[in-house]
Amino acid sequence: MDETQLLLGNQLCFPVYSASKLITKAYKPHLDRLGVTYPQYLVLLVLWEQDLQTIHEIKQKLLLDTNTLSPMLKRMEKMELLHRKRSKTDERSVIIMLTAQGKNLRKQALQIPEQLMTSMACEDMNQAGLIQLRDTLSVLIQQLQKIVNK
Amino acid sequence: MDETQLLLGNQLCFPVYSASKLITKAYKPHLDRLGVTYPQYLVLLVLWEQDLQTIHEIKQKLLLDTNTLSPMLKRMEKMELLHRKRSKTDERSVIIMLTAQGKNLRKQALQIPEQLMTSMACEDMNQAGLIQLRDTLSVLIQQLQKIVNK
DNA sequence: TGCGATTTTATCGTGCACGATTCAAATATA
DNA sequence: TATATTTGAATCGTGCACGATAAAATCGCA
Repeated sequence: MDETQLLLGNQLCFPVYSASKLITKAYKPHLDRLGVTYPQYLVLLVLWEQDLQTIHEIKQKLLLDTNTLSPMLKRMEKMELLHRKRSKTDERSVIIMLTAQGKNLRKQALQIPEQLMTSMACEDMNQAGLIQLRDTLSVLIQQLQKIVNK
Repeated sequence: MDETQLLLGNQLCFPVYSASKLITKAYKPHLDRLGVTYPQYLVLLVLWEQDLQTIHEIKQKLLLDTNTLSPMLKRMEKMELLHRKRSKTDERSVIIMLTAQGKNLRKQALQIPEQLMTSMACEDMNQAGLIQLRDTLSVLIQQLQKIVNK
């Protein structure tokens, strides 16, 4: 048995875990100006792309469960970013719809991705490298989803 | 302004965030056998590598703050995985020391990294690709730490 | 030596994550 | 039609994350 397998520096899980937390932290000053948290920002990205989606659809796209989304969407409703209403055709489903305020935040958010990409790039990692990293992670995610059989 | 910047599929942040959650989920069945959570496993990795470290040292290595580590280490003390004692030379510092049980868990953990690497690899992403991904993320983390000026 | 600044840890409050459970609506099946 | 199964949300409990604050010990420097 290879004893070096357990060294922190040899793990893949730790860089992914740390990078995720650090990216969230890097987003924070930008998202503070919008008054939303990072997971709330992800919900807005999904709704800006297409308004009027069920909780189930949002859940599929963000890989989040309803026990996370339900309370979060209620907080966002209280913040008057969105409305929640039962579907007419299927009373089980709840449809999420942006308010005018929720739609307006999009304008303020437009510059965030570019600012982040710029600040994350450096001499050892240009923007092309970041995009390649994104695509590499997407491949990993596909494989991980098979493992955890969602 | 490029309107496609806000599409979920164009973000780097989302794949990192999802990959992190999915990796944690992929570890769960293995860590359940050890009776620890994923962040607790990270603490054990650090302590297996070198026993008798202060909370400050663990904090530096895992990029976690004391408001996360303090309660977590107390839970792990209650689980009898480790002891906490004040440093003789600096009464501010708390030194963390593994119990026999905490040390013994290492044997059960030895095979976890290899099992995970095997299950994460696939035809579109071999183990060499995973290692390269790890190193790419490490570069990104260096840059992110500068941004969030820890 | 004395005292302000820094370091180290702990605590509090809020917001995710997520396993487990519950419930109602819709669908499948006998 | 009646019953069983599935589906979509919500709720509960536990454990992170983390900003803000506090408290004690140490350090730096006049």
